[in-house]
Order: sequence, then C-alpha cells, then structure tokens
Amino acid sequence: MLNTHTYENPPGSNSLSAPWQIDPVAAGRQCHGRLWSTLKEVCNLLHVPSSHLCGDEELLFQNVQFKSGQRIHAIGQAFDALHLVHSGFLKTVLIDEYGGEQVLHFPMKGDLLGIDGIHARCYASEVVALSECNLIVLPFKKLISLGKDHPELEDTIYDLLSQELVRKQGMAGMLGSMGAEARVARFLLAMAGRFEGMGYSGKLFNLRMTRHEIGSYLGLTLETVSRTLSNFNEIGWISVYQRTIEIKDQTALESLRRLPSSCSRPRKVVQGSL
Amino acid sequence: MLNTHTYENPPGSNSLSAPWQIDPVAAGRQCHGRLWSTLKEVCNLLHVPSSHLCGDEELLFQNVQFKSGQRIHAIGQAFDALHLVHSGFLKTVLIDEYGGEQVLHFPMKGDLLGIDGIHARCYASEVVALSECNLIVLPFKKLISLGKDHPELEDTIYDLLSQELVRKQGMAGMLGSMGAEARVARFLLAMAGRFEGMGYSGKLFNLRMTRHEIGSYLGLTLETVSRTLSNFNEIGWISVYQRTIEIKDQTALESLRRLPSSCSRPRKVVQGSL
DNA sequence: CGTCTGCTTGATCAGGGTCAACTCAGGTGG
DNA sequence: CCACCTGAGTTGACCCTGATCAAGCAGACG
Repeated sequence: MLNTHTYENPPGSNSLSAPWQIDPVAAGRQCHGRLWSTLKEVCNLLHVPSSHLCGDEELLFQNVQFKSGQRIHAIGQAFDALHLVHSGFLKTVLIDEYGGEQVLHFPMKGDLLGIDGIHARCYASEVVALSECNLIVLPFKKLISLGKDHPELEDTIYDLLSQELVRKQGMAGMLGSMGAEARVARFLLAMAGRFEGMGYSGKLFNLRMTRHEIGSYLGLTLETVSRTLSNFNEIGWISVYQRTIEIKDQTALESLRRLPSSCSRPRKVVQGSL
Repeated sequence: MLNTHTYENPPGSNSLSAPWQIDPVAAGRQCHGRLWSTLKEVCNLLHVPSSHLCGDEELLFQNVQFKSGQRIHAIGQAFDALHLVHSGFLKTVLIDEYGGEQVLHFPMKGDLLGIDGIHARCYASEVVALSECNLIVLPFKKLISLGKDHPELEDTIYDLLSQELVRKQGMAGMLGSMGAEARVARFLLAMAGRFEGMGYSGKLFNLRMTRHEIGSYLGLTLETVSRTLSNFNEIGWISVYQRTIEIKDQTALESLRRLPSSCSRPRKVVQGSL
C-alpha cells in the first residue's frame, strides 16, 4: 500500500548463517539477555518432566527476538525448525489466494510454532509477532534425534502434535455450530484460561490483537466482535476498556458456550465390537 | 501371536467393483477374510516407500471389520491404537455437551483414525462406520517402536500428524471465511480428488453420507446443502441423483473457491527474516 | 495540527437458518 | 401384493443473525 511503515528495522541486514536467525544487533544486542536456552528450559516450557535430564547441560538452543509486526516465517518458506514461544504474543495466519488473511491462532508462551511445516517441508501458515517476542529455535532434526535419547521428550512431541490437532478440531466444531455471542464468550474464556495458565490474572488481562484479528479468528467481522463485547459490557458480564478485558461473570459467559445449533439430535449408533 | 492367517487375497488385488464394498463373506465370518495385514501393506496404504522393509515379513497387524452404523470408538474411551482404513467409509464426529453432533471428517481408504487420542491417552472424537469397513489396528506403542527401526516410517508418522493438522487448519479457514456455495463446491471437489486418488472416477461418484452429515461437516444446514446442490444441478455444473454426483464443470466449481469474505485486505507486515 | 489506524455505533440488507409440507425409496408385516 | 411406516431429500415461505456500508471518535505519530 501507500504508507511508509513505522518499523525501520531493515530485514535484509543480517549476516548470520541460518535463515531463521535475525540480526542480534537489530534485535537489541541481547548478549547479556538470554540468547541461548538449555534443554531443561525447553522442557519446562513444554511441560515435560525434566527430571532425568542430565549430561546435556551444554546443549543449547538459540533464541531469536522479534519486534511487533515482524514476520517469523511465511507460507511456503522452507521448513527446518520449530519455534517455541519463550515470551511474547503472536498470530498465525493463513493467506487465501489473493490477499485475504485468516487468523488461525494466537500463540503465546509455551506454544510451538511451525508444526504445520513438517509435512511437505515448508510452512503452511504465516506467523507474525504481535509484541516483542523471544522465541527458541528448535531445529526439527535435532529435536527428533534428541527424542530418541529422551523418551519423555519424544512422547511430548507426539503429545503436542496431537494436542494441536484436538485444538483445531474443537475450533472447526465451534465455527460450524455456534453463534457470534457464544464464539466471543468462548474466546474470552479461552484467553482467560491461558493467561491464568501462565501465572497471570485470568480475570483482568490485556488482549494483544485487534478486533479485526479476533473477528478473523472467530469467523466474524470486527463490527460484530465490537458489538458483542459492548453487549457483554452493558449487561455486566465483562468490563471493556480498549483492549483491557475484565471478566466479571464467568459463569454467565460459560453458560453461553452452546448456541443456535440444532439441539438434541437423535443419535442412532450401534455399539461396535471389542 | 496367534495366527491362522489364510490370506488368499494379495494386498494389491482389489478386484471388487465399488470402493465401499468388501467381501460380504469375510465380513460375516472373519475367519476366512483378511484378518491380518503385513507391514508392507500398511506402508502401501500410508504411501511410505517400503523398499527397505525386509525381515519383517512375519510382522502382522490385526484387521477388524465394522458394519455400517457401528462405532469404532467413542469420545473419552481409552486410547491405545490407531486405525488405518483399509476399505470402507466412515465419519468422525464431535459430540458437544448434550447430544449435538458435529462431523469433523469423512475418513476413507488410507486415512488414519484416532490421532487425536495420543494426547491425553483417550479419544477426543467418535468414529462411526458409514459402510462396511475393514480397518487395520495399529497399536500406538508398537508403531512408535517400529518407527525407531524404520526412519522412513517414523518420518511418515510425523508427516501424517502434520498433514492432518494442515487439513484441519484449512477447514477452520474455510468455515471462517467462505459462503455456502463455496463450501459445497469445495466439498465436492475434495471428494472428487479423494476418489480419484483411490483410483476411482473423480467425475462420477457416490456420496456415502447424508445431507445432514454434509451440512454438519460444512457448518450448514441440510436444507442449504440440498438447495445448493440443486442449484449446481440446474446451472449444469453437476448432476445429482440422490447420493450420486457427477461433476460436469469442474472449472466452474473451482472458480467458486473464494467467496464473500472481505477481499484484498491491506497487509502491513515487516519481513522478519531472510 | 493533520493523518492514520483502531474502535464504536447506527442503519440497512441478504445469506442462510428455521419451520413446514410434500415426495420418494426402502423395509415390514398383514 | 399392497398398506403402512420411517427416514432421506427437496422445495417454499418467512425471519433473524450477522455482514455491509457509513459516520464519527479517540489515540498515536510525524
């Protein structure tokens, strides 16, 4: 488009070897910060019991920093590493033929990026930072071979893939069967749960994404999202101030979680063998 | 292992006329059907290059038969095995709190069932046979340990998980952004492609599921599905007779694949790497 | 101070959901 | 053989949710 973007940071100025690395100088010269993570740290983020890990203290994974608006990887780009979110907020989007973008997820601390690149060896979605981000680079090959030495880690990898599948499955179910209010309510509760899981308040938090992005994620327009939030605000279920959300009646929100789909379908299924 | 595998049908020789038919005798009395499959056969179904497989000729996987309407597994049921579709048609459904069922997928030959059970060790969806089915049971532990000896197999497992992820991802994208006609068109094309991939006609095929199930899968009502099909029929893009579909203008259907979402969104993204 | 982007709110409209009537095919039993 | 029933599918009429269009406001930034 016509305007000059605000981030002047020249993307092509890195001199490092691997394509996923960014210029440490551009990232803010984080040498005294955490540029490398141990396997133990990775395991903690992934919620793997790291009790048996010893002798690998020297094993390090590189960290990379991204600023808000920067793209971690694009669709079609060659895949060779996953990224584990150490801190920050992001969005993963799908770009349909000719421009329209569809938000798929809002990864945050502990989430794994790039899983969809394993198949076909190139990323199937695009990931963009919504805030300053610190990501840990996990070269896929390295991760797999590590898994062979650490069964819990290997189990966890399968777990994570399967879990992500379940999540997307639920997402598809929701998009197919729930109305706008229920979608927004679920979204708010999900966000609350994730913040709580990270140790922050699940009652009062700050959304990092625009209404437009929320709408895209939920299969709604930004206007509908805005209106629904205003609604919830008026009836006192939540309090909205810009991107700050306060959950004031969680029970009420939860009660919305199923909505205008045909309820009580007859189910006629013969129990199979075994 | 106990095996009296008579095994008169070589794996490749599907001589039956229709893809959903299996030997009725075998379905009735399992002793005379193919009760066991070799690793090679499994690899073929999964499209793994099975060139290096030798010495494992004795390794067998049990087959199980299901009749139309039977349930392969229920939500919450303990997970210990995946199922590979050898023949037949099925649906996987999500049951939301209190009965409403949401169709997630229509697995057929070569598809893997139960992936969502890896995480949490219990199935997250329910699978029901839509026709006579012949499934190969792949105990998960066994499969993983096999993967350690056969790198291509291990790669394939990761591949399949990732691929399934990409599929559900695209599904979510579609549900969030496309109109009814585009969804139905995509569905028809997808079915055509899958039939073609199995060696059957991609122009003339028979849907195994009801309008209601299609609607649930696409996030539409059965009436909308029916109307849309009638529409396509009237304008000559397809021909519909009950569940038999003939694709008469594939190009036209493909041209529908993006629909009333906001087109041409401005994209302001700073390239992070490269 | 002007512009731009994000957000809110209102007015209008249409895609598709809902309800209902009817047809058709298959199955069952007298 | 036919009467009857059931479930799938089609089609029409109506209406509601949420998309679209449009105007106005607030905060960020040059």
